Amino acid sequence: MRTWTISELSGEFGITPRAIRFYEDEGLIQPTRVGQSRIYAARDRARLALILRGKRVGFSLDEIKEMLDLYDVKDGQATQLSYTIKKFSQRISALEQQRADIEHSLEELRAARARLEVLLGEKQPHRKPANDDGHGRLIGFSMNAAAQD
Amino acid sequence: MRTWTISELSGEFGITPRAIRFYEDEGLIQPTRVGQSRIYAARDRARLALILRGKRVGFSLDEIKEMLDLYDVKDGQATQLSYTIKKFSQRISALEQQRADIEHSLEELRAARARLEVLLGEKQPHRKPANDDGHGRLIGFSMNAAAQD
DNA sequence: TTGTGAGTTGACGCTTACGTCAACGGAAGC
DNA sequence: GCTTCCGTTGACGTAAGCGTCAACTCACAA
Repeated sequence: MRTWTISELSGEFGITPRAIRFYEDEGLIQPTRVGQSRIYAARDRARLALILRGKRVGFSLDEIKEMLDLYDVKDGQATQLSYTIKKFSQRISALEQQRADIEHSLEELRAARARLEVLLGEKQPHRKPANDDGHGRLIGFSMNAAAQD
Repeated sequence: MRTWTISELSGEFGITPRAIRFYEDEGLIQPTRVGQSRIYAARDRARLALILRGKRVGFSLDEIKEMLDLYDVKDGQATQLSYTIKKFSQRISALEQQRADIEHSLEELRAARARLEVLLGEKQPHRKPANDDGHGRLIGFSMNAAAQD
């Protein structure tokens, strides 16, 4: 079974060894040791990938640790199980909310970009001026951004 | 045209006045003053909504400020315009990546939850034990999480 | 034997995004 | 005139997530 060194993993994932050690300090991974050097198994590598993705979607290291721990539940009582299920459901809801936020943001950014491209197209070929008095705001803030989200 | 006080906005958006003042210090909003008190117009309120949504999708305040400034582009040169368009495109790509991350995470969380619910269903009615030796890991980390994302 | 390169453990530093006082300023009600 | 709000400006404190040394170990090649 293949293993990895800390610099191999830091190279592969584009992070520093310091960061990887920090995740260990915080209890998110537990590599084995050979002498004093850390050795990472496939499980550790997979956890690292989960950590980084968790970070990309905005979870804190504490939250990620909790989720990783939840994955490790073995012979829990029924109460433990339903707690775990509840926690997962909460994370799912949070992510769904976030996905909605992202879609709203994408819409706005795309609309703004489209308008800018129109402006650029008008300026590029023959210097035909845009319908812009040079003072007004290009894009007003409509209230839809402030609407209940 | 309606205006708001700082406590009205902090109440509406569920943040503290301190946070709102902080955004002002950082140049993200510029409310007018009456005496020494801040008065917020619809534009400021809309900006605040954008700020909060930006935060929810993981942008830093600096990034949000840059985007808000880009929205305010007026009579830029063509070069300025294409720079702005480029910036917007970058944000759009980043958000699309993030949405993909979120969808992966959602899949995994839902799958994990489903398995837990099966376990719970087996324990609940008649104490029929799950196919768990009590020592093994409930959910192994397969390598798909580490695959190129 | 002496580097050289990769790894390790502290320990302190730094940035972001505010929280938390303290001290003060007007307006409003009694 | 006094209190009670609501607001203000510093100023310092804090948590998260590492960055950045310094000082050391160990294996291995020259």
